[in-house]
Amino acid sequence: MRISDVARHAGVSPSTVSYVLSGKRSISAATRERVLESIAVLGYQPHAGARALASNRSNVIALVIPLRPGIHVPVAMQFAVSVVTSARDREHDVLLLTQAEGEGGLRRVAGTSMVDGIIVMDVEVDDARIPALRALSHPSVLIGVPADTSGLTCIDLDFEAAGRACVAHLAALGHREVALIGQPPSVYERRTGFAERTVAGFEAEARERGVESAVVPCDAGQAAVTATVTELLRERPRLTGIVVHNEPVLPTLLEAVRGLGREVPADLSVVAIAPDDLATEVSPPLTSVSLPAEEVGGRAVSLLMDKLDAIDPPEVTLLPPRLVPRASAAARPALF
Amino acid sequence: MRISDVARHAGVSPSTVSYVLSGKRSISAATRERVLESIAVLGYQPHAGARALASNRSNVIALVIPLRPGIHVPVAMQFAVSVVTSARDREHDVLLLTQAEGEGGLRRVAGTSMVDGIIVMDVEVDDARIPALRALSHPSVLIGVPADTSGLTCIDLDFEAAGRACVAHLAALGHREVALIGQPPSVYERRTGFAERTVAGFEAEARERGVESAVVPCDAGQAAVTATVTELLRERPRLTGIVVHNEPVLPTLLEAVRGLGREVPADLSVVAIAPDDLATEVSPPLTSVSLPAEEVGGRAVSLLMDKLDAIDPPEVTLLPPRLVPRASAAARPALF
DNA sequence: TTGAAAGCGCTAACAG
DNA sequence: CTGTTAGCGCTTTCAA
Repeated sequence: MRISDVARHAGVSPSTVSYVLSGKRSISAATRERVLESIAVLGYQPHAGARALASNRSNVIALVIPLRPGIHVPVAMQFAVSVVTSARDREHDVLLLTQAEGEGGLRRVAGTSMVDGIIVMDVEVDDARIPALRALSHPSVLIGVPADTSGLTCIDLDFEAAGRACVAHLAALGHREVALIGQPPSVYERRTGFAERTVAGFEAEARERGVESAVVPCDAGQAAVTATVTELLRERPRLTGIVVHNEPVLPTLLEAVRGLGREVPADLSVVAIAPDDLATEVSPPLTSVSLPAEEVGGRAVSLLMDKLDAIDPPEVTLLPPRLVPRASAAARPALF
Repeated sequence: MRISDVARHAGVSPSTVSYVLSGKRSISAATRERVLESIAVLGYQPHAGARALASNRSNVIALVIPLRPGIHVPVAMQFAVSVVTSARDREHDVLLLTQAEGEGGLRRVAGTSMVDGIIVMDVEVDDARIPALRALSHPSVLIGVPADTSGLTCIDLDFEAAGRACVAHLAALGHREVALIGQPPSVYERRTGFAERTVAGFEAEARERGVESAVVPCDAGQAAVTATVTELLRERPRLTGIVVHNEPVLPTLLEAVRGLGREVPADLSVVAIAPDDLATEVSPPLTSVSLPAEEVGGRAVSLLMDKLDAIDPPEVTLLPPRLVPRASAAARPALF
């Protein structure tokens, strides 16, 4: 079943069928009807490889998913799924690459023309893959922001503004001493962009507002969380506000705080940076800056498509944070 | 940069270069050396589309990942990653399909020759995609086992045997009344194979051994888990053994049991069916039947490659469960 | 508005 | 052991 079969059946030339399919030139309504009818009747499906060979476009994009220690898999999957969904909306498929393949993988899929472009998640401040990406003739989009963005296209939540927004919210509620419970240490060690930027925003805003602040990384797992919180509250008796930038520990953290005899938000206010579903799933529902994974994934695809259409987008797109007040942050308790 | 450039550089014909690359006919060591040298010097990478067109093989397989309510994303990702890794080991790439695309997606990627074969995860007992899969001329492998496996290739852990092994282990420790804390209700409602099979094995073994048994589905989330456990222990005061087939509730469940004043394993023995990392991550480390996601993913790829090589594998491959005793299951307390 | 025909870059049958 | 060559099925220029 080839394009020439369809052409014969519709009584037109193969090129006409091709043009009906691609819309790259105008076709009379009558002809188009006839061709589409034949396609439907015959169940014609064009051969992807032949298409790729002739048009120099595979209609596939590569997505590099993170598999590192410390990443929260469900959140990573939200990004991945929104990339796949958005790509499909634009007639593209998604080839899955793991980080294990490294830069070689990028060169391979681009070099063999398997894909038209690449989306990379979980970008580090000084990411080893960036030189390879820059050297590629294929367009790419980073989810995350490295130190040097020149010549790149990056999209992410504005984590610095998010960190600031959390402190600002707590400060407005009267809190004078706050802490950031951050990502696992390994995430900072490899200098993941979003984690650093949150810390930077958190600290800057606290400094500017004259609020006492501390930053503590935190591993997942109940023992680690309990230890971190216990230590934090012991060392900082006047602490009344916590910002949490660590999805998996959210439930455990609330548990641990309660275990120490503190009520949220009566004794301790908590603000999270997390996807909405995670923030609302716990009790009490958390005041949070939402992590719009779906929008970021969708925008990443849009940016890549723009580049494929030779539109060149800004180097860095940062989505403004939206802080949604819920039940976990309140005015500073009078006792303090 | 094409194959003819390499051929010219090496002083051979294009077909010789092709054969060096594919190994499909013997080449003198000298020629091979020369060709490989030229490939390296020129940095030649064959065009995937051209290859697919000429050889009728894309060297890509499709993987359909589950995105349904109740699935535990990290475990699903373990499968996905092992599929990608194994596929890469065999010179194949992986195209990611979401369940949202449904059967149409399967027909599309197969019909356009984008992929050579398909792996489907999270198979239901009476899965809507199976007719489409059967109708396809492309080979496929299911991770999971539907009701009618004729003409299909399925791979999974033997969940029925796993359910049996858990009961057998508890019975051997003297327990006389046990319960299965299962997957969320939605998973049973859509009749997911692995969940049903575990229940069947659990109940059959209990019946055969004259052990009292109960099965309770359980949603994730602390409230649901606590409610489930509280109710279970209240209604069954003589219950001394629990089998848990629900990854995300593991930590919360142990917490809840403790909250009710019961010690694990002194008062209550717990056996899990879960990946090893999840079973060992909690306290106490859980006696468990391991869910070998990596092996299942790898085997799925092997089976698919066999089919691509016209070797036809058995319809159903069930990996035997391995129960590893750890600290969470002990002899039935004397009081009961 | 449509058709004819020349490739796209590779593989594999055929020939030697 | 190696070369020649005819496609694979589509897109897109060129021509009408």
